Amino acid sequence: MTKFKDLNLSEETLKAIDKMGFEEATPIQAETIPLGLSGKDIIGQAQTGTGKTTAFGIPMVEKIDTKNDSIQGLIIAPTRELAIQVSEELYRIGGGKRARVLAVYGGQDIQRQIRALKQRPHIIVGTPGRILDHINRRTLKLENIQTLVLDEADEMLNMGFIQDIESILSNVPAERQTLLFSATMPGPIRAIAERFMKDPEMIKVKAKEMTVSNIDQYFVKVPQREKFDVLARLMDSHSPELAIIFGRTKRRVDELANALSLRGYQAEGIHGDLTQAKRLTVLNRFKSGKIDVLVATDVAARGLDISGVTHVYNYDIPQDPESYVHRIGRTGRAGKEGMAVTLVDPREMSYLREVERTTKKRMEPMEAPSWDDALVGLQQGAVTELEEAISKNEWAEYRVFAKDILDQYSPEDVVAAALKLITKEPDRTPVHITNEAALPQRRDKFRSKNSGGGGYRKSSGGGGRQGGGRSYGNRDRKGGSGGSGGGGRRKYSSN
DNA sequence: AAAAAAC
Repeated sequence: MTKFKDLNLSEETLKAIDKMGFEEATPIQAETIPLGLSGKDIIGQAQTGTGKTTAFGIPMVEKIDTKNDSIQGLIIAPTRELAIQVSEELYRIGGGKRARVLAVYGGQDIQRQIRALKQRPHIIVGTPGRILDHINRRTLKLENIQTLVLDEADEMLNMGFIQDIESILSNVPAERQTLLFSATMPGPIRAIAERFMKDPEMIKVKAKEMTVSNIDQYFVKVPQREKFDVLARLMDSHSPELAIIFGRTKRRVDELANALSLRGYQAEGIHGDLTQAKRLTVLNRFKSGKIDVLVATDVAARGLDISGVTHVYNYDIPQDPESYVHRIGRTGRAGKEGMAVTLVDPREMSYLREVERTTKKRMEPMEAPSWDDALVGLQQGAVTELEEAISKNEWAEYRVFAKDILDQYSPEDVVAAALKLITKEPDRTPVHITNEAALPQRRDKFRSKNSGGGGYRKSSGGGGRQGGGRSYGNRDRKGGSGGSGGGGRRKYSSN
């Protein structure tokens, strides 16, 4: 086991690391830090949670000359939240040396950022679009960059980002050290990466540590229209402490979050159409436990380090196998156990096998829980709640009542009644999630104009559900969760 | 085909 003490770091940085509570280096840190200090280019394959940010953050901070007022380190990240998270960690590492760190990302007042840039930061952490914006405004000068980091590079070098990255790189001196980190390392990405780097050293965290050994992976075969009920029953029977549900589109995430709230879950959605302020509030509410279900697009799939996520549910199987790896990596972090359940429509089974081939790990089939299973889960939740209340020991003043009751009834009956009282029974409010994920191979002729979901099924879908009618009767119009079918396509059909 | 990222 390597200790930070043995890595030839400066007093100031060691102190900062100690303050962060770190003593032993993780495998990726033990390998990356000495190489990074030596000035080599590095390609590192590791997910966040392996201590990747600290691995590149320490050598970067060590190389900063704080007497020099120019920007010497640049870190590029694929999402705004990730840029913020990374900048916070760099700030902590650089605290001892008083290195100035600034996050630069879209959705934030640019004048404010320009003022902050005038404070002469040493390290910039940012997203591609806004970094380019600043370069074009000449408010960000990169000619003194010595260390460049591409974080979550598989995403960064994806189509769409690649041009932005190239433009940014053309503004960074060729004489520099480049570090590239990525959770997955498909061949084409590797080839592109090497174009930007000089004789890079490969560092790979062992497969066992990198992937997902402490995450139990399951799939549930379920037709589209039953997905929502199955999801609710899964959550009822698992009673997750913190869960993330991934949906395929922004619309779908909105609908899911609304529908879950309607059924009494503490759930909120996050995706790229929300304002940056809203995105951060939702994330913070989830981190602080004010909500325990986060519904998200892939904006939250990568890199975000939220501790204590016990369950990841893929409402839709993700489009790219890589996305799957990232999504389920939000749980089972820091050595804890995690569970990932993917809902898969029978028509998508072959795609599921493809994902398995990529991850080289099988997902175990899981039966959809029945409503009775869900009830059992909720009953167990009630037992836990009661036990917690008992151990809190704040019920002394109720003992008088307890004596009276026990004079008349048996203890078993009393406890059973109390449990029944606090058990939240499964909510079967009918819900219809529209905007069904279109299967790739079906996107032809008739689908292109009048894309699926929407109009036709609304009435039959809501009312005709099994079990829907019991307590809420004919609520199908309102139960349809958030005025579906409107959205962007308001055109009158021409045929 | 979707999402992310600049106004």
